[in-house]
Amino acid sequence: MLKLHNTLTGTKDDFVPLDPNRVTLYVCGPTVYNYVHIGNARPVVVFDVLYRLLARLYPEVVYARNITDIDDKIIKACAETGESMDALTGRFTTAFREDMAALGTLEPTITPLATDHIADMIAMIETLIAKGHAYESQGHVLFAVESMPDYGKLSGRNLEDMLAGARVEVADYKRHPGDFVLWKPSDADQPGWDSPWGRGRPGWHIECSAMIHKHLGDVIDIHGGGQDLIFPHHENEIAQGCCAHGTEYVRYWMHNGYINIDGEKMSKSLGNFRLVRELLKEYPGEVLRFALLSSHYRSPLNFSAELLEQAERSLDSLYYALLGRGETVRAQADYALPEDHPVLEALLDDLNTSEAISALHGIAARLNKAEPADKPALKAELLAGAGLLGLLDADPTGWFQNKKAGDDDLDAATIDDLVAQRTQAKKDRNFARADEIRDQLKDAGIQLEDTREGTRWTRG
RNA sequence: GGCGCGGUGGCAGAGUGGUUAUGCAGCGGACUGCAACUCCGUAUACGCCGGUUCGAUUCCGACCCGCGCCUCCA
Repeated sequence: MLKLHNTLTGTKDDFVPLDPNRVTLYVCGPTVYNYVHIGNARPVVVFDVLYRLLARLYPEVVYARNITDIDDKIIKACAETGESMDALTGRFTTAFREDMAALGTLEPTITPLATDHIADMIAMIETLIAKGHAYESQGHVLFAVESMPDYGKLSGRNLEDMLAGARVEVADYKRHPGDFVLWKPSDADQPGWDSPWGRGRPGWHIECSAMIHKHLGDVIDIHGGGQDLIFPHHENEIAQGCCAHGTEYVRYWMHNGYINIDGEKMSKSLGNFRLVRELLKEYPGEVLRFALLSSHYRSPLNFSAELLEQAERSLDSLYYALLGRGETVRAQADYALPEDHPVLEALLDDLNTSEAISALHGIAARLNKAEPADKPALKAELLAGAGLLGLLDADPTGWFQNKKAGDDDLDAATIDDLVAQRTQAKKDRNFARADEIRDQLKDAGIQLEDTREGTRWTRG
């Protein structure tokens, strides 16, 4: 039984899909006005693990992750670079896909673009107006929060509490200060679409509700995103989705914790972010992925060089187990992870990735000391368990030889040649020469290991 | 002011009303020409104060500290 922490109930609940033959998952994707930082990558990786898990448990999983390609931050970025909106959003959408692929994430089933769904948003806004939940005012269309009795149920706040906060934008076109924009007018130099309320553009929240309705249905099973989306974004999505279609909209809400730098939240607005693109120049994507999965998804994760070094060493030890001690072991081909496997059970418990990784180390330890006859099954078990987490997909030899390769490093042929010279020196019992070569390679960042089937080398 | 989260060994980080988390780093040993890898063994822990209990790191209460949200945000 899969258990998921549901923000709506505040508890870890049994996951029971609406339709066990077709599970629906929606995750808020990026606003494409910049390269994404590692904090943006966390939900993508976390929900990638959930997607892999659901795919194992149910016959069909429909996973949608949007691209927000119309937004005031995008308009601002275009003004700064002089690019057209299409060019800018296209460029960063491609970069996002590349970065996420480097982190070993699977493509969602559907990747809807906001600008492809303007008509759906307009239709939804019209429904909200018709049902008395929204109103037009000075070219804007606003959602009337007072029209929804349980507004605030996701974030656990009520309208009075919110007004006590200092940052509510009080605008004269709002009936209630908590009302939020569904549609706003565009100036002549701003991108806009014709609508019943004049030329304008959608508010932030409506795209997700409209795209969920179009692609996944009136009610979906799981909606995920970062904690900072709980309010206002997801609260307002609930308001739109529930009021427009008279349904519960989303059955399980999941939110990942933040990534911190020196104990402070990483965010674009604080400026303390690390771009995935930059990190990928220093670390293999799998190291970043492993680091993101090393703690529970709802806990804050302090991001540091130490974290990444530890992630890399942990991965090394798992890959060492796959590599073996020089012998060639082929993973058992027909292996299937049993239902009560520790890796699976850890993930079923609200995606306990730390415990799942711990279980992987347990398999690796058994593999390391297994009799040759038992190794194919254990190797298959390790690969299958890691596969649920999207890990250990690389060729083990390639992992060690390529992970830190830079342009000015020794190439493989040179290394192989030096290794051959050292092997000959060892054969001649000229250990001084052998050690000299080993030291020379060590200075170049290459470690040697003598196995019973010859010397192998690793980089980094 | 309102709402919420957290404090675990040198570091990272799970979990549990009683008995090993796990990884990295450390220490001792085996293996090795010497190493590396691996294996065997080993030390270091649950913020503070009360309460419940035979027993609390775990449950309850207070306190201290840190963090987040309160209409830009993953």
